[in-house]
Amino acid sequence: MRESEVPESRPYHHGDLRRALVEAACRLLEKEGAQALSLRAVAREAGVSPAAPYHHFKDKSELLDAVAHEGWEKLDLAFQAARDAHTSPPDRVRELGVAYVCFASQHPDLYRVMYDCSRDKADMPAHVLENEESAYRRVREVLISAGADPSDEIGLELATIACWCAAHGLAEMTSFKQFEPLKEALGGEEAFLRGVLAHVGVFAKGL
Amino acid sequence: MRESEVPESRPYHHGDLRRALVEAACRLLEKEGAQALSLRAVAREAGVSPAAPYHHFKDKSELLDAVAHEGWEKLDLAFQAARDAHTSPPDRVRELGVAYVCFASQHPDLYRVMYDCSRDKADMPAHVLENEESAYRRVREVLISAGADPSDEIGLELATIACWCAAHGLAEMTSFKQFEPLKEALGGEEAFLRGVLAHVGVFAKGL
DNA sequence: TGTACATCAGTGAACGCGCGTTCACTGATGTAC
DNA sequence: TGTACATCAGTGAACGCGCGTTCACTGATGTAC
Repeated sequence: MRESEVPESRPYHHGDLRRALVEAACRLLEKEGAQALSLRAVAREAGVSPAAPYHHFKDKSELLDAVAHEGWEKLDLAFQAARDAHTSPPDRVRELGVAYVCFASQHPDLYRVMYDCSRDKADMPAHVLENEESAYRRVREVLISAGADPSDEIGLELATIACWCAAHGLAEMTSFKQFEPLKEALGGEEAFLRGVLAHVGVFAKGL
Repeated sequence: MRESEVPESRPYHHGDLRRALVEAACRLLEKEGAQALSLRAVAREAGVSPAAPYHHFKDKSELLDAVAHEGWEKLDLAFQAARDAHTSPPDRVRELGVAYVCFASQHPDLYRVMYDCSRDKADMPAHVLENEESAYRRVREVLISAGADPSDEIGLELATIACWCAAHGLAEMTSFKQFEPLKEALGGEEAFLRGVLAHVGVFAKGL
């Protein structure tokens, strides 16, 4: 009834607060970093009372899980772009690796939340594994098309894991000061990433 | 004077509280995990008042740095053992990688503190770089003795970084549930680690 | 179409907690004479 | 060897803080009749 008295405020019911909270969390990660990501801060950022999130998440860790999930979906978009930009399977896989590390480099705090969620559960991030378009599957297929023995299940798996480990390690280390001269010498971060990944399994050109 | 009245308590002056605090922190990491590592908890574990640490550390982060430093020194001991157990340079380097990941696997929370300290400063851990016996130097030398072009400074550096990234990535992922069947199939964690590392640069047998 | 009522999605105040850090203090130690 | 005194390394109480979570509540919405 008295709507006109508070015209600038949002309506009482939000519409999709769950989504708004996840987005607020991402914004906060970019602005303030991972250690500023408290439930209260997220509610504040979303313009809502500290108790409101409890209508959408059981507790803080459930919100964090949702943020991580959002992160993996964003990474998936980067993957799709990398896929569409190249045709040969080996190129595609190499660029998948570059896209992975670039994503982590551009959103370091989001990436940290994503990985902390996985590590705390000792559980691999679902998005990298699940669907047929997953990075894991893709690497596996390129290994085979490049001549790996398709019946050597264990060998394939080890090689795939090695690629992934290198990508994750590089993602966490690419911001180290000490690499800056090398990046400059190579003409940018992407060239540096390509250079490092070239020493790992299927990321390497000729396998 | 009244010493006999409190015979079980430590003397008022501790002797080496700084060291005792670092050791208490390590104990706490093993028992309670990384997120339980508060300054107060460390003081409690060391049997000392919450204010006592401030006579030895400027603030919490300085204590954390000391814990990380202790961690890198412990890792160095593991490196020495790996070195002494093998003679051929390639074997040595491969076992350096295995020792690295095993250490992280056995002390996951300490490893986390070590790496968080590095990452927050965007600064590589000094112990891996500094002295002549460092892992970095060792990998570099093996690369050369295995036929790498010693004048290709950039190539050498990229290959070394790749090894290190893979080791760090694997260190953080080896506890994932999904790898357990594979570990069993291979007959243990070390075999698994060797299998993965075999796909990365100088860790690979024939380079 | 209008009304009664259950349900939903917010509010804001309050809870207890453990934290990092500071403070004035005191007991123990080492040094000068 | 003994004494005065500065310095060092502890104590324990207190500070303010932001946190996660709970609670009784209320405004808005949707449904049954």
